[in-house]
Amino acid sequence: MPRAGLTTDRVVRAGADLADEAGLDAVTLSAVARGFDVKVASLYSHVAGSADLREGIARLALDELADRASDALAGRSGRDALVAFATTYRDYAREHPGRYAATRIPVPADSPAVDAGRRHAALTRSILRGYDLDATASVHAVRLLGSVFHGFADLELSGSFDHSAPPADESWVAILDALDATLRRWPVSPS
Amino acid sequence: MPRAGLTTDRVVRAGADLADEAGLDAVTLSAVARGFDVKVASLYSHVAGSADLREGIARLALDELADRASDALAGRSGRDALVAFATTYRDYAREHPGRYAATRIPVPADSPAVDAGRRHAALTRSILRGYDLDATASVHAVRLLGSVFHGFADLELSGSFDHSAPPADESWVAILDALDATLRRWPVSPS
DNA sequence: GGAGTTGCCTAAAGGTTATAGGAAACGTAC
DNA sequence: GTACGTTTCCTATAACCTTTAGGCAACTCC
Repeated sequence: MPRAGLTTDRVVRAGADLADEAGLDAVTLSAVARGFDVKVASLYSHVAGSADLREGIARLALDELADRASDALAGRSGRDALVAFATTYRDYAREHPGRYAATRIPVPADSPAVDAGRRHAALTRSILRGYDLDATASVHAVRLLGSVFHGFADLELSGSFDHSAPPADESWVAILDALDATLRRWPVSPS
Repeated sequence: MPRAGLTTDRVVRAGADLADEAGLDAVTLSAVARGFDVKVASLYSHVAGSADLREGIARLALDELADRASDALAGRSGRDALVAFATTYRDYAREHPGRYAATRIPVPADSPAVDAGRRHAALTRSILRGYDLDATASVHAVRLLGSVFHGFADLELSGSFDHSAPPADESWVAILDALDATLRRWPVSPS
């Protein structure tokens, strides 16, 4: 009997594709094995189990997303960088909902996915170079940006914006304008 | 043999408690049945299955959260209302991580959980009465607030803020200040 | 207290995860 | 090209979770 040619990478990618098509919950070792026309036990040579597969998908997605964000940021600064970065996130989430969902599963502290997470933080920080923030304000701003990008993507994916006009695109532009203004005016003086 | 006294409500609440203690993934009918010292099949008289149980937890959490938010908003307006509402969300997420996670599971369009979702949107809109926004800007602002509250809670729960100073509390205050300023100045004029 | 309803049970079938151990395919060396 | 060692994939097995079907006992109501 010929070999199927499985590798860890191919198994993880198949899991990621399945997550995008059928949702992260549908990613089971059984389903992935069926996709390769292979028995379930065969996968255990390449991934340590169900949790390991998900962690692999999370890492793959974080890496892909960081690569895209890095490209988007090249040569841009200020508002341009903000919009390019944010839109990369949003587009990735819409294009790859399963992969994006995987980025939010908690991973053990020693996982390679943690490094990918740090890469994202560094990229977000680099946006702020176009604005005039001190170190403390930068951390707050990174957390604000992360919250907005992630929150918007998550709510949009779950359909929360589908039931009222105007379309999400318009809100997206308005929100990015507001964030740009906030960063330019930071720190904010209370009324 | 005496009866265990199960009801749909008690089963859903047990599931919600289990979600808070052990994570939403740990919420299985088997685990809930064990908690009641009852056979699994017995639960099917009270919930239609695993998905139905989760939907019930989602609805319970959305209702509880809307109740708290409604209390928090009573008698407040402007920045006070914004802070009270936002902090209610954040605190609920930290107090009940499993219930909070359940609020994000997609529910069918005919589910009672959809009504609870509408209640949340209405509450968020009521915050904006203290600011001077037109109808379109209000929708954008509701989406911005929802994104920030949800995104922050989600990132905080997943531990994203644990690995760098300053503590999340400080960022939370700074972010609410920024949101208040944004709402007061909306619409934002681009540079 | 008897009839009807409800609640919880046993039984059974199907799917997923995981481990152990074996056999065939592949790469390499001679 | 054949023999060796390694890797890949297999069969077999066991445990857990979900779901349905059908039955008996406990409650309720008259």
